[in-house]
Amino acid sequence: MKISTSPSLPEDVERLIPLTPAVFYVMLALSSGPKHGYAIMQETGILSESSFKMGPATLYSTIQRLVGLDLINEINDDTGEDSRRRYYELTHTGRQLLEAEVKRMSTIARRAIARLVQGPSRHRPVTES
Amino acid sequence: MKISTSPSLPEDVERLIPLTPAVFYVMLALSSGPKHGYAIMQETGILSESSFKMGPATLYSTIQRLVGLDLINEINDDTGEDSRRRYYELTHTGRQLLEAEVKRMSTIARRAIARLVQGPSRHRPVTES
DNA sequence: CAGTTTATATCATTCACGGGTATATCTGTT
DNA sequence: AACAGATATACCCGTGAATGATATAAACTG
Repeated sequence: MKISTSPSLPEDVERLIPLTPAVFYVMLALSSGPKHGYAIMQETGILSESSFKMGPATLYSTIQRLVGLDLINEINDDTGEDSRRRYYELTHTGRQLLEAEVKRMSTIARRAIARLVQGPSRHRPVTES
Repeated sequence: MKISTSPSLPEDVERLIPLTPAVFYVMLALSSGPKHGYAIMQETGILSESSFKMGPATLYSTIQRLVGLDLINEINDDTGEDSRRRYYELTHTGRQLLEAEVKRMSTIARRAIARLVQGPSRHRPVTES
């Protein structure tokens, strides 16, 4: 049975799940609206509570890859801001992918907690809730 | 429900967070009790709802690494079972690490959902500077 | 005992990631 | 205007986790 409520993702995109930390945090940073690279890097530090620190190399290579995969777009809202800044936004597919990944994380975290509170002794196979 | 009050993991272990998918799923499979490699591989497929398929190469190289990091132990409960099987269990540190990672996932998933339901429209940065 | 499944092992390759560094542009101060 | 320092992007290159493919052998099935 299908769990996903969102429309099905292209197969090659779905294969990215589980997302790598760099990909996940970049997309999550963009989920609240367009941002430029440096802002993404900063927000990632905040969102992860410093458990994931991303340097420039990882940041920009990840951005390139995501653009190539059509998961994020570069946009040019030249509102006279800092001309160095290059802004990015999630594409529709990108948002869907992020949603799917968050669902996976949510589900697996819930299950993991159930297992962990129970202690290591129970040998019971996993049955669906 | 609180899982653990005292994370206080060794610094080199804490750096493993976020865990790679292979490491995470291997440890999660072991969280319900000792298992041999093949069983870990099978349970991973179930736990991830096939979103993560682990081949033998990934499985056994990951196991080796985790043993070296003292996150899992090989145990020999020679209960006259299949003599090929090599059983592994989480160490105390391993369990702590898994708990910490699950907490991280839980927290970030909750935050992500909050952002996603709100939609991309909020063009305003996060209380910047 | 043949044939299949179970179980572990290893090689060679790929590719994401990260440290470090370079370069360009903006902002604030005097 | 000149300078310092922060902001912002770019890229080289090494490392190592992950993977596909393949090999080997022990255990069951009939």
